[in-house]
Amino acid sequence: MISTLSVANRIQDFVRDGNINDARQLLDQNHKSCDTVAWNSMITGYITHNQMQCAHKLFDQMPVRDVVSWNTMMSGFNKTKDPHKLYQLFLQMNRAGETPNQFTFSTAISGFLNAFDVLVPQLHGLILRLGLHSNVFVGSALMRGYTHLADRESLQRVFDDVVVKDVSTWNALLVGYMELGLTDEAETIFDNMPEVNIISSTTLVNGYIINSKIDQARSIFDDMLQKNVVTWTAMIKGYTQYDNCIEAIQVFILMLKSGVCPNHFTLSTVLDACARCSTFHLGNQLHSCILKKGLHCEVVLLTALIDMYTKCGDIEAGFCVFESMEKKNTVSWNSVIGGCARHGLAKRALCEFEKMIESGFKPDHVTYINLLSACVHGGLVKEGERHFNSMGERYGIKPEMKHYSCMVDLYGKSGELEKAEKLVKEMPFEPDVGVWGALLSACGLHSCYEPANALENLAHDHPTIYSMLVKLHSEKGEWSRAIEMRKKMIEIGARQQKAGSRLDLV
DNA sequence: CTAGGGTTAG
Repeated sequence: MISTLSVANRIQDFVRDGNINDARQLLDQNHKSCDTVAWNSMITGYITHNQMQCAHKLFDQMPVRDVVSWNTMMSGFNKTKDPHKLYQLFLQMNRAGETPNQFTFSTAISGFLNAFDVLVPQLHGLILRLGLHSNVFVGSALMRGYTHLADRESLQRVFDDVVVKDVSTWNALLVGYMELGLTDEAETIFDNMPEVNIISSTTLVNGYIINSKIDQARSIFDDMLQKNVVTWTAMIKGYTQYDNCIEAIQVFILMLKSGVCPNHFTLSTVLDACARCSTFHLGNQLHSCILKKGLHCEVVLLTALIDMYTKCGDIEAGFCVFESMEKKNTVSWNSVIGGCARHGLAKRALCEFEKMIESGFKPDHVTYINLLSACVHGGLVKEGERHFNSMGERYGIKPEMKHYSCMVDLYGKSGELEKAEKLVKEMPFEPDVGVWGALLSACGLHSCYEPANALENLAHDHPTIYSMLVKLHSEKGEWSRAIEMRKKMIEIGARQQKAGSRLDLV
């Protein structure tokens, strides 16, 4: 006869060794005599091996649930990023009369972020009542919550309430201040921390980046004695984000020289840099790197790869990567449809869209921007119109400014200027540069000046609009007005956008 | 047996 304690222990041993089936068999054999710890261990086993359904089923079947059972299940839904299921479980737990503990709150709060941010103050109230506010885990979860809510005072108060702070508590405060845009305060906090680690410094670097202070980020970055893959990736991303892709790639090369190995986060970022400055050579080499490292299952990474290929001119390679993907998501589909649009393959874009729907993916607003811009390139007015009109009722996607400017462009390029103008008048927002630009370029294309005249006083601060007006006036032979426009452009320091083509960097 | 910081794509 085996004691129940040893059943729990043996289940844990099996789980540690990855023998999940043996663990289950043991549980089933001792079904009647098992204690809750054994059941909980089995649930933990399923969760660590990414078998959430099995875990849930077992949770429903177990005879007695304790607070650990609930917490474990909640941590599973946290791991699978399922805030709604997590919330339901939290409610169920309370209904079942189980009192939440510090584990419950730290898991629940972090799982609720982005979905139920508004619950944070209420949970905080509950935490105070249960006297759990001095726990470090609960504290950092709450701090992240208040950061999301942009509530600086509560952030600080929660921090103060954590009596015995550790480095993570301080780091959470750093993140908070940085995300609230308080870079000076964050720097002061950093300087006064009793202990810092690589995460603290990386938080500082990233904080300066998200606050558009790239040079300060670089200065901290350069002073760091130890940098890991996260630090390097943050810096590369910073340069990429502000369109200094050459520097981004150079930092990447420094990273390789320093001996730190890039991961899928790094590679996605560098591919984005390659895409933005058409650095095909490096992008292509990174593809080999991905295959060698066995990263071909990373959806985000492969999507970045598709985007790089299509933006560097190799649409076929883009298709090839896309077809090879075992798992896809909406973004992957969008990027292939966008690739078709850029390459003028309008029919193919429509076709990929149909396939996307057939495969059960839900389009979003980007899908429609890409689809409509494909229609613009292919002059497919009817199809564009059809999709523009149906996106709301079929998928609940409200047309945004970008969709309107695509439609204006579509009508404009195919000579239907009245329809274009009508749409501009009817649209539910104040038209932006994109929309006016599309209309003006249509005027230029079809030598139609009527709508253009009305746009003259809207040209302020928009170099594109100025240059288009100059072009239109010149075409019409109205030289004095063209010159006047040029003068204005010089006055406000507007320059024509520089065109660029491929750059070979490495 | 259960919990927390910094990095990725359209």
